[in-house]
Amino acid sequence: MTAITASDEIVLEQPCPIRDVLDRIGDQWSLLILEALAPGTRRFNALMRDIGDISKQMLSRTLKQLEQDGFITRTLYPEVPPRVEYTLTPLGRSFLEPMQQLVTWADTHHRTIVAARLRYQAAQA
Amino acid sequence: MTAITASDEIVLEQPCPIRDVLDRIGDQWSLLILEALAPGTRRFNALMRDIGDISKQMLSRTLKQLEQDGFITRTLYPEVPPRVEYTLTPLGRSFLEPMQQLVTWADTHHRTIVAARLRYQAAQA
DNA sequence: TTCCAAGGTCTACATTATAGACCGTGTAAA
DNA sequence: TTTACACGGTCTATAATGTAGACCTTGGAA
Repeated sequence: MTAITASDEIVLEQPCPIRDVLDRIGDQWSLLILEALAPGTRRFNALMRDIGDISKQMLSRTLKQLEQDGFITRTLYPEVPPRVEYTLTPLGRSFLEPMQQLVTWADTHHRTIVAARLRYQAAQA
Repeated sequence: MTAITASDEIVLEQPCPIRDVLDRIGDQWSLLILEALAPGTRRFNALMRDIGDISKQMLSRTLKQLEQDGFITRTLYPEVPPRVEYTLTPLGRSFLEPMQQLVTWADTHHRTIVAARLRYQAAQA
């Protein structure tokens, strides 16, 4: 990809719908943020604390993308200091269901995966 | 993260099982590769073609990680030119189910997301 | 007068991905 | 005979991306 893109350009659509969606939510942080918003509305710094090791820039950028794609809404209360709340939209909530399946799978098979890593490591030695 | 790691070191386990699993399959390529393997066994270059825009290095590296975590097996046939086949393990196949939910969701809501992008873009202007 | 909060942005640096050359081996075409 | 190609990679230089942390704003409290 050598495409020259303006920093905030929105790529409207990719040929493959699955790629189009997975490219966005299949990154380092999106799923984690959506999961953090599952219990309800959260503020910026609260999300920072929830997730723990995300940088401000990535949280900001990823939230912007999720807003762009209609997963979440951003509400700014013009107070001082400012308050900004992020909430899942109906689309975002609807995504929770397949995601929950994924999380459940992860939880169920976690031990199997760790065991596989051990086996692999042993086989290399 | 300033941890010094040998290039092929295996991180055996992270504190949070969900993070542990999502950090691996929630990258640019893993889901796409697993999807490409869903119909059945595939060879290296076939996967390259299926996915289209993955680099050799990333395909190689991601396959290695998926093998490590027990999602796929790698079988080398000592012919010339060499033949290497990648196949989903039972664990990998079991992952297909929640992933299929995700893919179905993506397919279903794709148009809604594109519409959201358009709205967002209009709102910025 | 100085400090802090929240929610960011900006910049310098570190990490990671990409493109593409290169490798080895055997078969086939020129 | 030399050359070309296939496959499944690895290696290297460069480009893209992520991180840490300084900085910004504005009003209230110490």
